[in-house]
Order: sequence, then structure tokens, then C-alpha cells
Amino acid sequence: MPRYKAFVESDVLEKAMNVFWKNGYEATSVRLLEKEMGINQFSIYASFKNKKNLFIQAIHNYQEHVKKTRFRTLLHENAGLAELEAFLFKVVSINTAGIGSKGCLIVNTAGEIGNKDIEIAMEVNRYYDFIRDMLRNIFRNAIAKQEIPANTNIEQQANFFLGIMQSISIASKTMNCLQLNDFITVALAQIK
Amino acid sequence: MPRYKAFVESDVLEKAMNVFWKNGYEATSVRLLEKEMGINQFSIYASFKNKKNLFIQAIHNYQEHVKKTRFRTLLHENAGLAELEAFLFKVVSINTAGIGSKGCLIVNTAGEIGNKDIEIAMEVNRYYDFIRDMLRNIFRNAIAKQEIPANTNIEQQANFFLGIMQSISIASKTMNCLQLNDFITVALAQIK
DNA sequence: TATAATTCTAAGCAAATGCTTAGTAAAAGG
DNA sequence: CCTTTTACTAAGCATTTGCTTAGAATTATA
Repeated sequence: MPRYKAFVESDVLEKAMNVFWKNGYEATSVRLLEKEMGINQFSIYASFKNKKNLFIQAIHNYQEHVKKTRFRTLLHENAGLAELEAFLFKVVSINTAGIGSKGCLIVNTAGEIGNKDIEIAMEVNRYYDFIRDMLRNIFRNAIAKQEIPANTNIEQQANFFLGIMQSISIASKTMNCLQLNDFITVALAQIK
Repeated sequence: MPRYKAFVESDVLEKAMNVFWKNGYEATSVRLLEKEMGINQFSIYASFKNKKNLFIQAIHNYQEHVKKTRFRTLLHENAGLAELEAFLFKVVSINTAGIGSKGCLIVNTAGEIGNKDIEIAMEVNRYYDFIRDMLRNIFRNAIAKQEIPANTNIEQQANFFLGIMQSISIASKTMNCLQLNDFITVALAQIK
């Protein structure tokens, strides 16, 4: 009976994610989304309710996106310090390749929205909790692998590196490659 | 001959700074500025040209503001590690006192505007250069005071703590007091 | 007191914002 | 082929955006 949608929701959501990633929430207009997603405003509202809900789904999609791409090596069951080290330096090289890094969408969101919107803040926190968990696992493995001292305070280091990762996101917008390498080098040296 | 302004520019600029600090650049409308600054839109444009220029003057004013308040102890000619340590823990206690820290206006700006506007990016960079200088001086003093090893890489540590300070700004929007203390503790432990 | 210079108030401008609605097109079942 | 259900196009809604303008008010000097 019904007419079918002329687009795949996950496809246009991916495009929306990239627009928000590039411009931020406020600076992304529905007209721009319409253009970049390649569908009419009506279709946006029919599929995603409203701009805010689309944004929440977009940052949710971002989490899945980075898990499959950037975090892939870190999510290996027995990833340790070597993987974390490689990851951090790779992130820096990616973010300083062109001029003007987009940073991390979640960190950008935390900065722009903060606690002004509860639903969005919850999504941000969920992401951070996920990363903290991931880091805890990495440090447990690192101890087992004898990459770091056995008496390392895992909780403390997880919170520390979560902060470090947030910092890389914003710092990569203003700092150059050498300065960021300094930053990561010091952060890693303290745990070895 | 002429009629005089019914307000002091530095006073209303201070108020504008606080509005931008709380809401960010895009989310701050001229109507809101008009209301909070207590002057008519015409007067805003007559004194500050346009919204962007007002913002640039506001973040410039912010730099002077923090130099006189938060950075005061760090700017003492012979401030060392003890002062830096006290400063970091105080910033955390201030930012986690209420719910939802405003963070640092400059870091917020770097996150929101990034490199999308050259003039604003320049103002951000000038602030970071200033902090790097300040940190270099602190570490030079710390070596003289034998608070840190004589072979400490000052440049590296300056870049590291600049990143740490940026991180505190965003992290204080989502992390709790304990997590932030973890973060600072680790950052400071590595230099001692 | 008149003049000239500047600031004020308040209304208004075009453009952009998020969102809705009226009408048409497509798909499958009866 | 007609009906029903959903999705499409495109126009339009009220509100808000940054900024301007017309005219009245205020001040010091001539």
C-alpha cells in the first residue's frame, strides 16, 4: 500500500553527522542539512522528528562510526599500551594533516552545549563512560603485559587519558604537530 | 558640543564578555546583548561596530580579566610549581562548585569557531602564547627552586600543561570533582 | 539663545531560522 | 481500476537574526 522512502535513513544520517561535525549544532541550519543530506525538509522532520533529535541520532551514529574506525585497534580484547601509544600519535598526525581540524564531534558538543540540554549531555556522558571503560581495559592488559607497573592506579590513569583525549581534540585546532607531540609524549612517559 | 555617552564602554564590555562566556558566540543574540549590557542596539553598534568586533573585544577583555584574577598568583615573577599546583586545584574546585561550569571563554571559542574566522583564531592563539610564556617562566623558576629536576624539558612541559589547562576547561563541564582531581594529580606527578 | 555635534529611543529592514501544511506522486491490496 | 497508505515537492508560517534609519534628546560653545 504505502509509498516507500526514496533514501536510506542510515545514509542520510551519516551525512547529517558530517555536517554537524564540521559546523557545530547551532551553526548548522535545516536548509544546510536539507542540501547536504539530499532530501527535503519534510523528509527530515518525518524521519527524525526535529533538528535536535536528528543531532542526537547523529552523535549517536558518530560513536558507532569511531568505534569502527579510529578505536578499532583499541577495542581489541587485549589491546595494551603499545596500541594506545600508536593510536594517540596517529590521531595527531590525522588531525594536523590539513589546516583546521574538525576535532571530535562529542568534545565539540560538550563545549558548545555543555549542560544546557540534558538529553544531549547524557549522550556525551555515555560516550565518555565508554572511553573510560575502554581505557580501563587497556591498562589492565598493559599491567598483564608488563608494559606498565603492576601498582598503576587504573582508575586514575583512565580519567587522566580521557582528559588527554579530550584535550587533543581541541588542542589540534590551534596547536601544531610538534606541540601536540610534546603533549602526548609527556602524557605517555608518566605511565611507563 | 556633543552629547555624552550614558555608559562606560569598559563596563558594558565586561557585561558582554559574561554573556558570551555563558552562551557562546552564535547562541548570543544582539537582543540578548542589548538586554544584558543595558544599552540600546544602536549604542552597541556605535561603540563596537558589529557583533563580531564586540566579541573580539570581549575575549580580549577576558584575557585581562583572568590575568588580574585567576592567573594573578602564577604571574608573580618567581612563581614555581607550588603556585601551579595550587592554581590547578583551585580552578577545579571553582569549576565544580555549582553544576555546569562555563569553562574558559577562550577554549570555548577555540572549540566553537576554530579556524573558521582568522581574526578570532588570532586572538585565541595570542592567549595561548601568553600562557605558554607564563608556564615557561614557572618551570624555569621551579628548576631554580629545585622543585623539579634540572634537566626538565621546559618547552615540552609548557606545551603539556597548556594542553592540561585546556582540558580542564572542557572536562569540568562533564567530569566530576574526583575525576578532575585524578587528572591533575597525574599531570603534576610526572614533573616532580 | 541659537548652533553644531553627538547619543539616545524606537521602529523597521531584509534575510535566515525551525517547522508546518496543502497538494501531488508512488506503491500495493481489494 | 479504485482505494488506502505513505512519501514526496514546494510554498508558506511566525519568529528571530544582525544591522540600519528617522527623529528626538542632550551637551558645550558661539
